[in-house]
Amino acid sequence: MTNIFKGIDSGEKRKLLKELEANVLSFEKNTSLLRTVGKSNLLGIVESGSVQITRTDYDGNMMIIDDLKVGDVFGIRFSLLNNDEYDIITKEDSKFIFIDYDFILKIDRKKSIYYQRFLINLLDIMSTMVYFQNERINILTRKTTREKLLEYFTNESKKAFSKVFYLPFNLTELAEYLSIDRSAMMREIKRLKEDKIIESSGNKITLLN
Amino acid sequence: MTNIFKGIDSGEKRKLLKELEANVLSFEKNTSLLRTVGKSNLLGIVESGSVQITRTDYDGNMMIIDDLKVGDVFGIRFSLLNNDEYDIITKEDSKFIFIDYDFILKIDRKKSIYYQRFLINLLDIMSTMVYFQNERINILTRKTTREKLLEYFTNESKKAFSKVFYLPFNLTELAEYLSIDRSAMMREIKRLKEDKIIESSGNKITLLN
DNA sequence: AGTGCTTTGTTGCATTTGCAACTTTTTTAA
DNA sequence: TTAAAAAAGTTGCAAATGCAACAAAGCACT
Repeated sequence: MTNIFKGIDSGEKRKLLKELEANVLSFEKNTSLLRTVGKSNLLGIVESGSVQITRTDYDGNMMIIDDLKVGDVFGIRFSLLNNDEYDIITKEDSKFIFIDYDFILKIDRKKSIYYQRFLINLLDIMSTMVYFQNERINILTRKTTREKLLEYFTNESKKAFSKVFYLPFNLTELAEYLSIDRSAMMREIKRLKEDKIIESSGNKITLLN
Repeated sequence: MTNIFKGIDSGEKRKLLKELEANVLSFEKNTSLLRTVGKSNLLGIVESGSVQITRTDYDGNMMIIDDLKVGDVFGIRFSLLNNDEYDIITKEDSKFIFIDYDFILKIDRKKSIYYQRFLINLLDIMSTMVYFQNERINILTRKTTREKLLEYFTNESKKAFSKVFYLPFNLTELAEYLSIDRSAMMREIKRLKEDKIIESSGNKITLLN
């Protein structure tokens, strides 16, 4: 994923942030950013450290939805933060830049060339997000576990330009990504192997035919 | 949704499109744009007419995924067009603007103020897309029909600032949006009424409690 | 090498779901 | 206004799924 300050050196970055009236805030490890970002229209950027987007369901089970690293963006327009179950929590001491999203969209002739660069980087990040979200929706809208798995495997196979590819995460995480029960997923993977549709060992998958 | 040319008058629009090396193409009713957009990195904009994004599954059942109107954008980065099952088909004689997406991202000091306006509009469109996609993913990742319905209803209720609200589409379309079987959805809606969790008649829904 | 923690793999079972096949109601268009 | 098409509403049933509760394997840390 593109870093939002790609192509902008630190001196220019400082000027740009001033122009955008950005705020830089630091948070200790294990702090919730929800009160800061909340239902505001702020764009948050991870400047140092890292955060996790979490979801705690009504039974109290907490799961990690996303891991954000330096340069990643978050906020109500980009993450799932407008839902009570979601939270955003620092994993370590971290620093963030906050910019009013409406302010970004307010055009001003005096903005520097770096503003344009910033816009383009943000656009690139957003279109990548849209792309991956579309991909996931295309999988989640499949009715059966088998269809979800096969759609996912086919996508990965295409990306790898090969019938053989490696899962980018473990099987527990795969079940979460596909939003299916892990044991039901294991059962279906076994069936796919029995039916000679795939081969698998560890995180190596081979699509047959 | 923001029109991509918002704030740009037709004279300036022409200049901008020239700068962006845009192509304007017309297509007759019921024509597939897949060969034109295909796996390219083109950004398509509906200039006149309308198109539908469709999905035909392996059993041959065709369904409409999205309806695009004048000013809407499409392309591999924004729609589901990188999957064989999806197609994009004109509903009437239509005209489109195609711009190389990489070209949009290539910065050039000579670009006019309208280029910036265009970028901002595009950014606004994309962030809206991300927002709605997040919302849908948040629903689709629920395990049961009941949870999906309640999550959806809660969202709509919040948007309407009221326990009473109207579905923006019919029940058949709602089932498609939630990606659940229509009859199973009807059954669950009936149960939600029996359990006094909702009231409903037609497309009017009331959340109780 | 041993301890605890995470991940993988498995199974039985109750429940939920999708599917097919209807009828009834509503909407649309001739 | 009436015929046709679309949407809503129902139901039985087989199949798929989630859940709980395990055991086994892998890994990480001392």
